[in-house]
Amino acid sequence: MSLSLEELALKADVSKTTVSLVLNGKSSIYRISKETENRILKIAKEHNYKPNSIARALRLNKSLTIGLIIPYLNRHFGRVAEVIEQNARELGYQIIIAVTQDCLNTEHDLIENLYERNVDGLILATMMNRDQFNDLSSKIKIPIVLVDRRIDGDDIAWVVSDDEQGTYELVSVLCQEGVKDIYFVGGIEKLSTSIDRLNGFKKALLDKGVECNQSKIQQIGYAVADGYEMTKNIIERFSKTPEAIFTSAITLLEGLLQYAKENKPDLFSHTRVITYDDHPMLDYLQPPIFSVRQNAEEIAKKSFEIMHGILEKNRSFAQELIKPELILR
Amino acid sequence: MSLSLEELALKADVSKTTVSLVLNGKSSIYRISKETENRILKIAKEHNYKPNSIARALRLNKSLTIGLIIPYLNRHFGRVAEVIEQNARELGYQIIIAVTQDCLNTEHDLIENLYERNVDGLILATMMNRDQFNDLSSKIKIPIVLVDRRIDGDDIAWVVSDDEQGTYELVSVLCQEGVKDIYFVGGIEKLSTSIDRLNGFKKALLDKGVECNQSKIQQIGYAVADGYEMTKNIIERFSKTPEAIFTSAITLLEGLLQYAKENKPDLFSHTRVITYDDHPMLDYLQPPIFSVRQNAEEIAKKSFEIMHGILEKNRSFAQELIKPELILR
DNA sequence: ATTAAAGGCTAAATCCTTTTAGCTTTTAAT
DNA sequence: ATTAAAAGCTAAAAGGATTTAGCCTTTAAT
Repeated sequence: MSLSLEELALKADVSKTTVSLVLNGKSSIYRISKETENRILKIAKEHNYKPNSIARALRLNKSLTIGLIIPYLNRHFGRVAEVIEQNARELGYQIIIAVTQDCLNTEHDLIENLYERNVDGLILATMMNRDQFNDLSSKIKIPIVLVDRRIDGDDIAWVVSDDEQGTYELVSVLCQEGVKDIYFVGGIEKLSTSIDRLNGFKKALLDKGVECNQSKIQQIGYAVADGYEMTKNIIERFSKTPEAIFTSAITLLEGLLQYAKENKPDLFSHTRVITYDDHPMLDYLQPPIFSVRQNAEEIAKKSFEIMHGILEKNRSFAQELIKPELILR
Repeated sequence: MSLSLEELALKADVSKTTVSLVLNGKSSIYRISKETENRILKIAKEHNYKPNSIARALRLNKSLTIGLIIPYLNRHFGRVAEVIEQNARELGYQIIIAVTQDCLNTEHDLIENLYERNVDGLILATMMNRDQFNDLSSKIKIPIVLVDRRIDGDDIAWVVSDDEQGTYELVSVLCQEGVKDIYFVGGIEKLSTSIDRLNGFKKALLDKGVECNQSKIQQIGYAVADGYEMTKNIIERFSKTPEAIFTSAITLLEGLLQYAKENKPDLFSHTRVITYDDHPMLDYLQPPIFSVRQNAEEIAKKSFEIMHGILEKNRSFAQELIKPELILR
């Protein structure tokens, strides 16, 4: 490692207090003379002094480190993580990343773990419900910003896509084309993403005067296999080939594609498929699949911004709905 | 945070030394009586004592933290990062992640930054050449494991896909089908991934008696736009429609697809396309695109294993070529 | 010539853990 | 009854930065 404060002090022939004060810009408050100040600054620069971050963290009780806990590092969360890291870095923070694989127990362990490791804050794509979150909040005395999945509450900070509106708009497009028979392939039922997307779906049908049949709604989970399963159910359980299917995540679409390839190669000649989440490869599928693109960059940017505001600008919590974009092919 | 050692000591009516010794399993070495030991353990458990990791890091000069520096958190590196994190967590390490966007200067800054932040080791998908790496190594006194991109050298630890072999096998398949006119769409020329893939490509042609024309080889970069550009060059520069194109990364394939969609919709009726990197959506493109799937999980596992071996088991560097898998559709 | 104020700097405490060297008490050996 | 060894524990230093309280010197004011 580099020199310590003490070694610098020796070279500058002052106490380490003086060196510390100068390097922290407190020369004038403590009336360190210009001459001494310049001498110290020069020596520090010459030796490329960097304060030991661990010692600093211990003394200041501030590690300049943010924990990021997400279910996977897939395309969406990978991009979110990437942009959070870039934003954080510019302001001197580091990101410690951990993945839950959508397991609630893992999530709890990770939160505890990162908290004990003295992160200054947590950005969290959570599976918790309100009660679990409140329990946690009372134990954990660092700011938490929820990302991608929200929990209702007046004092909970979150940044999520406007899932309801996005789904509403996408499904409305189909309805306007006269499609009347749309199936909902959903994810983990209790998550806000699922709730909001389902609400958007229902609202679109209602507004466009399409009957919403509960039997056309399934919510098993967000895994590829779940998408396969739900597609299978739809194809095999109903005699009539569906007019349209909405998958509420790209993984579910993958499951649908897999099922179609294996068991129903002509699915697309009878059935329109639309999906939440976009993917560049969708451009090359035939027929085109309409989608809703989440603005991962904006989600990331805002969530770190809120965290930073709480940590350094004395701001309180904030909530942001990020507008997604319709991709009609 | 939780209690400190000192507070525990007070409750147990012993010195903090004793508490520390007991909790670190050194009771017998220091002849702490069973009775005292049990009392301390009980109190520690009751209060759910967790040592302050920052203080520990300061004293031990060991942060239990590994820096992971990669170009992007895309599908491949996202998966690598995810698995590294899981493996690291099981052994008590945390991962600090940072992305370079394939910018060498950023990479240098990040390495310096993480080093100053006292990570115990670095896992690195580097853009450096041998000289740059040697320079770095002399300054940085922590272990470095290269991942995904290697640098030749007897004492450099790395884990990479067997890019040459993977490409060789994939291209050989086409050659065996009688294809004679194959174009190489490559990435950043100086990276080992590019060199190895190109070598595999050339070797396949040579072995199968196909002429290898330098004009059919392009290497601009790994971005989607680069793939677009190179495809454009191939289509527009040569009068004859190519029999086959090999893209050496999934991003380059995306660029190709984009160009084809916009300017050459019939590309696939004359031209076979094969690619390095796999993607599930490739299953649903027509016609099928053969690919080479890198084993991201194994790459991740091995790279952390080597790091851990160096840090805790006194092992020295190691090098691993991970076998990729041919996906013929 | 005092005294007060300003100028210029520093000793020491603090954050919390680990570890070395060593202190006191008890037991065993002669 | 000594003495040596063993048992059981602890004081203090170290790791590196920050910060409080205050020391000493010089200048200005009366």
